[in-house]
Amino acid sequence: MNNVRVRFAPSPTGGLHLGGVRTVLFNYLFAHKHGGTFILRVEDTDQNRYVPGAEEYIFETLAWCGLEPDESVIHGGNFAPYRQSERKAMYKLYAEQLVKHGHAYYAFDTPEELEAMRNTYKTENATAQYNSVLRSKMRNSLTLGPDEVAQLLSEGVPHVVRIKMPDVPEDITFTDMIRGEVSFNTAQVDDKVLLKADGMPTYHLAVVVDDFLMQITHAFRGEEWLPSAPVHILLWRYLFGEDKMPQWAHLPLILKPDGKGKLSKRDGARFGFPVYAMNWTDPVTGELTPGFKETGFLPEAFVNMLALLGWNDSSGQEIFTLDELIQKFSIERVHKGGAKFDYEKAKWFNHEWIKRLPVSRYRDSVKELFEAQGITITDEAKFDKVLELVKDRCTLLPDFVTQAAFFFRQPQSVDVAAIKPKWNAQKNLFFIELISAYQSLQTWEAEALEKVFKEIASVQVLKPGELMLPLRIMLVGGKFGPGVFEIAAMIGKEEMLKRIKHTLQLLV
RNA sequence: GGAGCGUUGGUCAAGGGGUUAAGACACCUCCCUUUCACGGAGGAAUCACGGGUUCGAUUCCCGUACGCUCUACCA
Repeated sequence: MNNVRVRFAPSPTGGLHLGGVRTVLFNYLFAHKHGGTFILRVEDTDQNRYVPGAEEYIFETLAWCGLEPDESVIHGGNFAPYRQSERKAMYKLYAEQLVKHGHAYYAFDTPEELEAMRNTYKTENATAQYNSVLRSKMRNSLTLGPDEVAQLLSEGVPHVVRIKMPDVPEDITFTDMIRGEVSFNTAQVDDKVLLKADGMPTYHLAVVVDDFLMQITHAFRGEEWLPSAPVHILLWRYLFGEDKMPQWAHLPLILKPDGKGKLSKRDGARFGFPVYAMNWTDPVTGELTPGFKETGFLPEAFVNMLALLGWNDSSGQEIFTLDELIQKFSIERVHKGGAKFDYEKAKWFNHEWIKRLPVSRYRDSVKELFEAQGITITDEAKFDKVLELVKDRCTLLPDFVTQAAFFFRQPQSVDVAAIKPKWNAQKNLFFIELISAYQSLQTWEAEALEKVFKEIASVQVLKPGELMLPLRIMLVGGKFGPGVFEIAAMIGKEEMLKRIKHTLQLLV
């Protein structure tokens, strides 16, 4: 495939959610696999839904994911502008061309008139459509004589441009890269608005015009767009020729875990997991919607997880680097059916990536987390060693704090209850002996510490096993963490003895 | 209501005329480990239903059911 050009076209109305990032990913993978170009086009044609900051957020998200576009408002390119609001004038030209050729018409109906029409013509359950029969009852350039239309236009009466569905219904068929042949009958689709009263295009006109002008070769979008495909195909036919149309792929939806529809922003709060890629704060309400990044996901894991949501390479492999994905991805292997989002599986991906990436890859992020808890890291080398020691136990980045804070400060709380029931004078004596034995040790390493520990236990005829848990609780504060003597070696003599003494007091 | 799309274990899914119907997540049991993890071994499916086609259908065809999406001067 030559000169592959794909695009992701979000509207800047808020945070970017899972499904959006997955669409970005598939675009990115496809473009890179074929040596093509990945374009980011901002679909800001709805002035009422414009949200300040949303555009910046999208770019920050792509940067965090490592899915940088080749062309965009900030990356430049030969097809600027990449913001549709700045292309406003072009769309009008195409809309007028359609009217001139009889494929579209002016409609002067006011919102009130439209509502009245819908109310009178809607049936029991069916909503009324602005179609070949109803348009004859409305105020438009098809029903109104040419003079009257000219007059209204010159008076600047608000109007829209609507596409005119063919007079004789026909089947519109196209081949979707994922679903194969799909067809619709034009009798079923209504005369969509192409150009709004404010002169801005609707999505329908804008995608087609921009995909043509930007020479898009393959267009990926969510399955929710499938029903409007016939409108777009007709537009391609009328404007540029169907042969120039990009190949379409309608991606399966990402569904709610309980199977009731597509995953939405609100589901995050309902199920207790992030839905957006990064934290998003609504500039008006101040409402914060949590993101995967801040929840403690690694971009590698996030991207990997997204790729497997609806795609697989058939080998059973689940862990992929971005480069491997580029190499193995194929749009034909994307599923048709939607997938319920499984947060447990998402966490598993993160756990896997934490385990296999060198700690240097996420050390800085973890360090910030420590410092947010008031733990200052001064010894970088020790910090890396500690992270290495506990990484198997961490699923999300914040887990490092709970798993490793005790290496850098005394446990916040000591789970005395775990040892108290079996505590006795003999054990107490053991630890007092242990303190003095450790006190006089010249070297301080795990093996020696364990040896001394066991010697004293044997002299006192105590089972080491009954003493290990108490020691762990003393050092760690709870029943978790790496080998207890490794911990001891790491925290040092002074700190260790301090913690033993401290717990001994609590046990009195 | 209409149109479109979809339907393999709880979830993600491989497979696609003849298989013991892969694998992963989660869950349970066991092993390892004198903690918790990691690691290892086990454990679950009449492939939505009904008709065809066929020697044979989870796989092909047609229906049905169910689910989802769309049905805005939003994308």
